[in-house]
Amino acid sequence: MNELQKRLETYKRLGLKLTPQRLAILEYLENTREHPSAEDIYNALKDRFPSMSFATVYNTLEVLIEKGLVKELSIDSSKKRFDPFLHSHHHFICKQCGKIFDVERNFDILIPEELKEFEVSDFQVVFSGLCPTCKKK
Amino acid sequence: MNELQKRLETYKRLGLKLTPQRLAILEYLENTREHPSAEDIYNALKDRFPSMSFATVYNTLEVLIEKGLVKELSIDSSKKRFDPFLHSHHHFICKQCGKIFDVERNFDILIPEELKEFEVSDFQVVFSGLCPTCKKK
DNA sequence: TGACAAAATAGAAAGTGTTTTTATATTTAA
DNA sequence: TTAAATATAAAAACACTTTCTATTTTGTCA
Ligand SMILES: [Mn+2]
Ligand SMILES: [Mn+2]
Ligand SMILES: [Zn+2]
Ligand SMILES: [Zn+2]
Repeated sequence: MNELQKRLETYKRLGLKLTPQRLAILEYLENTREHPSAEDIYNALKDRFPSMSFATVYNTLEVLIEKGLVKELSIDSSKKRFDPFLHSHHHFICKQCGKIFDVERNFDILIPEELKEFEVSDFQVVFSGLCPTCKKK
Repeated sequence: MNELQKRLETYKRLGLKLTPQRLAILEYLENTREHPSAEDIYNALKDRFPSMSFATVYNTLEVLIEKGLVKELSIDSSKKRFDPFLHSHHHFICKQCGKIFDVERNFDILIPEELKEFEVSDFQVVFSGLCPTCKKK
């Protein structure tokens, strides 16, 4: 089963209609580790879909998030970034260029005592500093 | 030395001009653990300064961040939140009500091997789930 | 296949939070 | 007290996101 067939399956399974725009958005997300913003996605696809609108990108992201296929990152305070990799992982953000990198290492963090009244469902470690490229300058 | 005098000192030391608006912003920040947004600050002060503008709030926050007296949090993707507590600490954000709580416990996280080409200057642990109030509902 | 209902699209407008601009006012140092 | 430097309010501009609506596309079923 090839990649396209998988995407077809994915949308069908979720009861979503198949549209070329949706398939392209999922394809783009699956093939990037760049944690793109909505605009990045729009720009990447506008050659193939010259009439594509931002509303479609945002709508599609909304349903993908709702269905749990994409996660929204709040690491960059200027805009939302999207991550199609659902496995537990963490991130590094470069203070200079803003790029976000995956950190795959697992951390054994035990829920601190002070949160015992809370219902903790998740945690994220966000490292920051300079990426290799910005470090050299 | 009282609180006001300390704030006077603080601004003087940084070479910033003393204005009632600035003093009030610093006072508000020093007395809250709510991680307020710019609008929260504005709302908290508009009774005392009915003519206060958003620009003043944003300008003041900008210089305070520049001078290292306040940290900007990127935990809430819908708006920036501000934290005047500079000591190393972490956070919990409630997925329901959006409130941000401090987590004072220290975590011994060693910089993972995969970041050895990076210059890591900081890390933040962000827990998420439900706060005690939202948990009960 | 063709017709229909439901859902998605493009494009524009509106909504939010943030930043910039400008004329005026205040602060500080001389 | 005066002058220069800086901060202010108010409005406009801006960037990102959401909403609206007319039109098109999709999936279903005859
Ligand atoms: Mn990731
Ligand atoms: Mn805090
Ligand atoms: Zn970088
Ligand atoms: Zn809550």
